[in-house]
Amino acid sequence: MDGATNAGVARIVGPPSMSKLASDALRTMILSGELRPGDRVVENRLTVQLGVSRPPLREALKELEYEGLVVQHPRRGAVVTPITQHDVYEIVTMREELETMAVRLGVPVRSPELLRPVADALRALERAAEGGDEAAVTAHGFAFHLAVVGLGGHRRLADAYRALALQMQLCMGLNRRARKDREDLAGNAARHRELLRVIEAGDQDATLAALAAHGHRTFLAEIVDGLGGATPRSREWLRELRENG
Amino acid sequence: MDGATNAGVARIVGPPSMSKLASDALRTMILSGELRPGDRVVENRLTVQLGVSRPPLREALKELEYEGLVVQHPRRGAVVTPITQHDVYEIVTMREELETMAVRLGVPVRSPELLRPVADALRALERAAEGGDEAAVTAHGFAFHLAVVGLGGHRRLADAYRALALQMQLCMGLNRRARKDREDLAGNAARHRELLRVIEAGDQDATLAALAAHGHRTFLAEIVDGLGGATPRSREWLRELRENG
DNA sequence: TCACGCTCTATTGTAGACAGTAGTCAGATG
DNA sequence: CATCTGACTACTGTCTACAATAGAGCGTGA
Repeated sequence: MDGATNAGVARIVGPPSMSKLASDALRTMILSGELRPGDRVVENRLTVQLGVSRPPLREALKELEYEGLVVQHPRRGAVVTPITQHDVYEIVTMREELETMAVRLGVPVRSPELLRPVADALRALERAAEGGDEAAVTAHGFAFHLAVVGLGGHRRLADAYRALALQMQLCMGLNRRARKDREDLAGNAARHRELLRVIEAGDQDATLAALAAHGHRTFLAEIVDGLGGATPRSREWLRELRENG
Repeated sequence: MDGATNAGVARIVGPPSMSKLASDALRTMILSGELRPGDRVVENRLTVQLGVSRPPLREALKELEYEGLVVQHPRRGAVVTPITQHDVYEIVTMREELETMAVRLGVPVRSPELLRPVADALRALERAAEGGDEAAVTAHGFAFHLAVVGLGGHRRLADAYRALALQMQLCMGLNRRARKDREDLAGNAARHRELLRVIEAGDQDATLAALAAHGHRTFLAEIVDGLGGATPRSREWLRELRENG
């Protein structure tokens, strides 16, 4: 989804590019929970912490802003995106919409080798599940879904999906402690394997159904309770979610 | 869709922020056709042209990159996004998808005053149509659709839609000369008025139908013919489009 | 005691300069 | 004559330094 497709030139050894290093480091800090939503992100502090100068750091911040992980207030600095209930509503609904669109576009998959990224992600996920590495399972789970979306052959769609997936991970970091789906690691892997199976079978409807069932609805309820920023819309959505799920 | 919603603080008089000035100027240059797809965007040249220094210009470029108007190759500079046939396919399909989602969310409109931005855009469009200002009609047309999408009350959706609308305008700049829908200015305004009417009536299905009929299918055919970069997917899409339209 | 204004500090926005890399063209060699 | 190698040029990536702004804290006056 990134530089590998640049003008058809496969860059094996890319220039490390301080900006990219900084943005990757920052992203990791945020998704790992080292920086929590609402925390201020002060430029000078991070420059000494990451060992880069301010210009590349500012570029990194701008990149994360477009990924939705930080927000920048004009003259008051940057903050890790504070997540409201309405934000969760937006992230989840749009993510579902895009994933659905991708499946409609891509699921009777055109050539079998396109499935390799999906299969690779699944293997990594299963390995992580066996090893009991919860964080890795989450990460590979997102990679799996991203790969599925990639089947649509729609770059803009995949990019938008990726940003939403990142924000979703940000949300999940909120209740890492409170989360108790640890027992579900094996089940998680199994659900993903089933998903790959129906995709391989070329059954679009079954894929959509599996995605709908496999959504993060269970964990959503836990997250949302601890959040403010509800809107009529988000409340309505949450109510429907609880009734139907 | 922008700073006006920042933390609930309405910034009346914003700091001009060289970056924003630069990005606005650049956007205008690109959408007006002064810079055409494929043109290199050299930083030093623009700094003297716009009168800003390189850091803010680089921020502006990054902003435009996330809007999809320029692409940056790692150590080789930026170019105005070259539009391929597949790009048009992506832009149009995703735009339709997002607009549909927004209408599903927003169209039995919750409170009448939400329609004001839509009505304002329509008035501006009609004025421009009467004046025969073709460019203004196009711009206000996009503003109208953006306002319609805003009815969904879904910020992330609206942001994504805005980026796609910009890219759409970039495409339209491609065949400004060849375009001969000038006679359609009044009809254009009429279609938008009809759209507002069904929205006001709260008829979701009629709104969706009006949007589907009102799409830019006619002009798309003209654009696409001059483009390379076709893919199996884009070819298929185009064929269906021509059969059904 | 409270409200208002001022100063001061922390932090961001911007500028200019330097270094390193990619692309290009000329020259030499087979 | 073709091809490879070398230096050159232009551009980007990065850094340090300066200017300007917003927020906090304190002092003064009513």
